[in-house]
Amino acid sequence: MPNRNADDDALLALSNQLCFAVYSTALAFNGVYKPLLDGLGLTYPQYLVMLVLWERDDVPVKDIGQLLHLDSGTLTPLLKRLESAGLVSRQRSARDERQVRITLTEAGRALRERAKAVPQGIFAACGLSAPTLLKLKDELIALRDRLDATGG
Amino acid sequence: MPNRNADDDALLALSNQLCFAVYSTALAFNGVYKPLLDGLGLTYPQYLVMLVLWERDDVPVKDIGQLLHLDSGTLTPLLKRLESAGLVSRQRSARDERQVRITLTEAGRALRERAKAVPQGIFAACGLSAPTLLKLKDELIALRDRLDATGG
DNA sequence: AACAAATATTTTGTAAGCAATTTAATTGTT
DNA sequence: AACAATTAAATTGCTTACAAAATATTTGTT
Repeated sequence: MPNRNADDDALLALSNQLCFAVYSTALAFNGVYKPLLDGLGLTYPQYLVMLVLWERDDVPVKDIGQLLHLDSGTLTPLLKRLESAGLVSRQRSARDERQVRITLTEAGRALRERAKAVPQGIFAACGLSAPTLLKLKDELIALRDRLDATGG
Repeated sequence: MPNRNADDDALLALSNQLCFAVYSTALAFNGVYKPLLDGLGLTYPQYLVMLVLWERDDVPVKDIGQLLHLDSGTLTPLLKRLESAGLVSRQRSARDERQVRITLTEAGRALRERAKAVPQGIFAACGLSAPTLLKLKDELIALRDRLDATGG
């Protein structure tokens, strides 16, 4: 039996609390994005995929997965929904038929203009100065990468 | 048309990036918790409910929802799963029959001992000092509460 | 060329998460 | 007491998220 005292327990409880803070902040962010994205007909993960495509078009599913930390089991149905919405097209690569490459349709490209209003609403809702925001982001990314190195 | 320059856009993109940082860190945390919780037969949200009950038993669904920022549409099926697992019991309050109160079973109380190993694994995976961890947690909670004030 | 190993995506099954609706019980008002 | 308004849970429908298995293609080895 490891000898653990009250201080140890309090310390350990802290990591539980940090995780819950991240978890509930993610839910809260979703609550702010939702009304902004509803008008575009997008969910938040779909918006993330569109952000990727607006930066670099004609991307294999695998690359989207690496950028967003999502696997194909999540992306395949999501991309099919974007396809039925007329925003992207999915086609097997001729070079390597294992790959499916995602390209924007005209409607997908056009949506970018309407999506430009989204970050303004988010920035306002955060109520943080740019430096604070930047620092928090960097700390989270560093933490995430450590967690990924352990867990996935 | 608002006149927006490149600096504005970069600033606004930052809030998008902060949200993605939170989102992907939540996924990464889940990846670390999963192998630790698998042995207990719990998912992360189920673990959160058990943490609540280990602190204070005999809690209405509504209170659990407020503490965890989850609604009844999420909690009702989750609690039913905990009930079928034999960890909790659900019963209508006699005083107010609209309420369902959740109490731990003997097995639910017993699970607490085995769950004590979980936070150690999380703390190690975070790789952060206690003060850093505490500060990050507090900043996230503050951000979350601002977001909730806007969105939900 | 034959065939094993690796790779990319899809499919299946389970569990969140939330909006909107429904049901039932309680509270408030007249 | 009658009845509207509120409240607590449950239900329905849709969209993530991921593990595990299946399918198809490519690469590596002999």
